[in-house]
Amino acid sequence: MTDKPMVPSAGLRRDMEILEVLAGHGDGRDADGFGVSWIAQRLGREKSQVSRALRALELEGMVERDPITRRYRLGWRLFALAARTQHARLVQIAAPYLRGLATAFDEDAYLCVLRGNLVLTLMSVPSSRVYHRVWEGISVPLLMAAAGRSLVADWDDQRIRELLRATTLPSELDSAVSGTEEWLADLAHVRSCGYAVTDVELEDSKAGVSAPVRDHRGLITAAISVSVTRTHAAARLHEIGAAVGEAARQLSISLGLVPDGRPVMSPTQGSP
Amino acid sequence: MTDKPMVPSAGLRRDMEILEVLAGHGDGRDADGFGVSWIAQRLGREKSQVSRALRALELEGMVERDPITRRYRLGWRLFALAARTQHARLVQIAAPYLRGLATAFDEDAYLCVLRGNLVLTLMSVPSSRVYHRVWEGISVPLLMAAAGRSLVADWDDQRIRELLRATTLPSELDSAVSGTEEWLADLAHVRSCGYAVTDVELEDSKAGVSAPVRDHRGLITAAISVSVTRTHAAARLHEIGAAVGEAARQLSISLGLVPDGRPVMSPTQGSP
DNA sequence: AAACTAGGTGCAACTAGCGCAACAGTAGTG
DNA sequence: CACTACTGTTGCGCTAGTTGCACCTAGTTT
Repeated sequence: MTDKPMVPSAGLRRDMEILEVLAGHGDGRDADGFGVSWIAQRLGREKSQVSRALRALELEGMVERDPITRRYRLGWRLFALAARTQHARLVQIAAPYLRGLATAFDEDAYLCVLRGNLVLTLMSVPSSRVYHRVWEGISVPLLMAAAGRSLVADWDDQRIRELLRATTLPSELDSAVSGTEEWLADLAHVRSCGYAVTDVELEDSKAGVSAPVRDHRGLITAAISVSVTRTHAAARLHEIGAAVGEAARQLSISLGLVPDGRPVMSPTQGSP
Repeated sequence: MTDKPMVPSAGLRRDMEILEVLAGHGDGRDADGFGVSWIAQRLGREKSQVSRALRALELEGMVERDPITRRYRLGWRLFALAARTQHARLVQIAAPYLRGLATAFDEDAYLCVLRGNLVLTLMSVPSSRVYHRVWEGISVPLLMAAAGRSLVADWDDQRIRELLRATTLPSELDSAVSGTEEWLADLAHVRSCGYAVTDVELEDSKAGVSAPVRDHRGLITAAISVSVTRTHAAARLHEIGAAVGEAARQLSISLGLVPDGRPVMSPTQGSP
């Protein structure tokens, strides 16, 4: 009845909730950390509990405390661990490609991975635009991300249909997402041309292009995407698309993909 | 008996030990993760314990498991937490260093990041001078900023040449920018000495020094710069430069950079 | 001064997690 | 194939660690 704790995650979940609060929303002016009471209230937990948990986390270096304001923020240990993630390795290798795209077109460039049905942005290289929403570490629904089409390019139609059927979107964005058949056509375009073009999905950009990044086994592990805000001219979209596709292809090679070796599938593909 | 548990870190310490093992002991070929028994033996703990802990950690996304090899490695959540926070954290931790520099030399101190081909000032700490130009939130061309040289110190010569070729400057400032070879020499100076010296570029200061700030991955994410208005004596420039370099180095360590360790790859990394 | 608030502590009750041992998969070696 | 040698998961009694309340301490406001 009362579930036996199949998973011994009692304090762990609490600690993760705390870390999640300390990470803030990324966008917000969370500025200089958070106090014990604020966190406790936000989590609906006891102050004492949070206080002790934070001290333990501090002892481990997962959080650190400003000696004067006595507020907590994420600590060096977490960053050190994050740097050892395979994602960090990927970002490291991808960085020059993203920089190249961002400066070449003066648009924001992103590196994204698939996590469940969400798209997690690993890295964003801003253009010179004044406003730049920081997406790093943020997950958005697959259908709303420019990188979405590229990340699922290898899925079979069956699975795509399920995904499209299962996903419910905020109603105001519903019209922005194209129909099922269009999606399938878009995926075919990715497979043949190596890049995807997306119109009107993300909130702060009107369009975007993306391309899949493959690892040494030929599996899609990430996607590069570039937002396109300045012009809607189809020509420009496809010009950038081709560049993104080429960057993704070269990045894949850097990851160990044999240049011309056939992945699992995808019938026609003349290497550019 | 053993001291009362002032700190309730029971499972936390175990989890941290596990994460630390998964992070690999720095050396290379841990590659594709570790198995339960191996970790348990290495920690001197029960297999069962480690197994359950890992499942809990996986549920939280702190670790992830390769579906075929069934080995664990660090997970996306760590990366996401760090990525969302690193910007705010940079500003927070940098503040005292900037204040220290500003008061030590009574000059304006700045924290800058690279955005596209522009240098964006995130924070400025004024000296005691009456007139202080507020640069926060302002972007200036890379070539005109004192921090510019530091921010691109890791780029290879190829890209630097492209940058210098591509940038067109207001004609009246053209003479202020040194030639290509001088730029490359300046970058070599940054790499060897840890700070850059810039003459006559920004509008309201005659000279400036700057130094690159590296994050936990060893990548340059920001630069500290200090304007030098009071004297042109080269000796003073280099005195301040050394201080700025040292501040940037300590800031980098505060951000999680391992003091002497090699980032990931030292030599010229193959990339566009 | 009192009256806040934020953060930390002591302690008894209780529950979560430890460790042992048994179990279930997978893989070699002859 | 049974034989051994693994690695990873699970059941369960017992104990250690966490919980939540009430109570402090210290700083800030009225």
